[in-house]
Amino acid sequence: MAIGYACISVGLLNSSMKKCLLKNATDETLKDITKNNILALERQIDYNIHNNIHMFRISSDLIPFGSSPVNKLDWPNLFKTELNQIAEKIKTNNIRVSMHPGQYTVLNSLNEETVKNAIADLSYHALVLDSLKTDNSNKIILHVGGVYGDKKTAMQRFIENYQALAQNVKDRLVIENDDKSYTITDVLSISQQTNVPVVYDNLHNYLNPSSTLVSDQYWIDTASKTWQKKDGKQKIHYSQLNPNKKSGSHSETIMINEFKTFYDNLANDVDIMLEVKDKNISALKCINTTSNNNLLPAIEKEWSRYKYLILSKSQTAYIKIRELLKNFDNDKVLVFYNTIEQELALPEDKGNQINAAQHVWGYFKDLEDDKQRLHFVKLIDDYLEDKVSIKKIKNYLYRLAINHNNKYLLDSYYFYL
DNA sequence: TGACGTCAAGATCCG
DNA sequence: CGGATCTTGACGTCA
Repeated sequence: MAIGYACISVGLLNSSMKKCLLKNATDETLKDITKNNILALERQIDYNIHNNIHMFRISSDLIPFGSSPVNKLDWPNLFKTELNQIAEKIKTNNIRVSMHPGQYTVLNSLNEETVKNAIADLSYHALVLDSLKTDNSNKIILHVGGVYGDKKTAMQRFIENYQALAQNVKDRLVIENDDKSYTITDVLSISQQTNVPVVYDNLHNYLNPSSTLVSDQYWIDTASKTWQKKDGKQKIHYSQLNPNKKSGSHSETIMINEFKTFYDNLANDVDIMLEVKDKNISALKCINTTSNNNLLPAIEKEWSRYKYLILSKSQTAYIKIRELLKNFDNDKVLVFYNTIEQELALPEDKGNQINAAQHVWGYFKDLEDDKQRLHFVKLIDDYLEDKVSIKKIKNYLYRLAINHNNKYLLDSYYFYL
């Protein structure tokens, strides 16, 4: 059972994917961006290895215009060395990767050109996974597409176009129920006719339920039968609804108690891809909460990342968690994360924010000159007078952490949440 | 024709 | 001029 996250590693320096506009897409620019992105991917893989995260979705933005004729670069060969190095890390550390083309890749479109683009896009995604020398259990997850007023025919068109795909794409393709059109029943029916494995998405099923109203576990068990040995372990998508938004957007973070209940009800051995705004931060929360290892080292590492954030909310909570860690055992992991979730939900309090900012500033006050010391004092004054936001102070401290290459602070969620 | 979703690039505004 | 904030882009479907 692995738990993973998608595309972005929050708080990891130099790990974001660069893009360019179509009008700037010269060979030179595309090459620069590709190099940047492959190195960024390597940093993400390294991060996952160091943090015991064994499942990861690679961003479709890895190769700019990767499926467009605009990009004529032979990138698999140009960056062979770099790709091989990443491939080796993925393999030796047993990381399961995947990719997920967006909602604009529509294999069953009525528009011939759109279908052609979708096929090219799927080939691009397969080429990335092939270039990383991953086996066929490393999947490409796709939605079925549009309905066009006639779902039956649209599903049939999906099946026909799927049959015509290149073998290396077919070997990796997996289909997922979506939040608007294709329910889990629809997707399972396509799977019956094609043997394509099915990823069950709990939130999509909540928003776009199948007419048969049964539990998540029922659908997970049913979907499990679509996964063959060559496909690897069954995968599911798990997310929670953002309570502050009208639409079906994903939550900022995974609320751990709700996840734990879901997890404890699972009867199948599945790999879980989380879809959530805070990405790796929630992945670590879920991994630690469901692990049987001795958790103390992992939780101490987590505490080092959360501590200034908690201090910026409440000194009492900060002391309480420190006490909890003094006599820590695995049974206390939920209390640890519950306390953190509770504290992070508190409204901004200036006194606590300044206290935390002073603590972080403490790393630099003897390293900086009078000019910087005055600047910090002025920032605090301005913050007290509502002239600047706490974000401005955090950004200033973040720049100092970068300038002094303070690795401990750079890992801190204080700057990112 | 605009909403939908995503996130960085690009554009603009501010002190 | 650096920094913060707003808009655009690239994609296809649907109301």
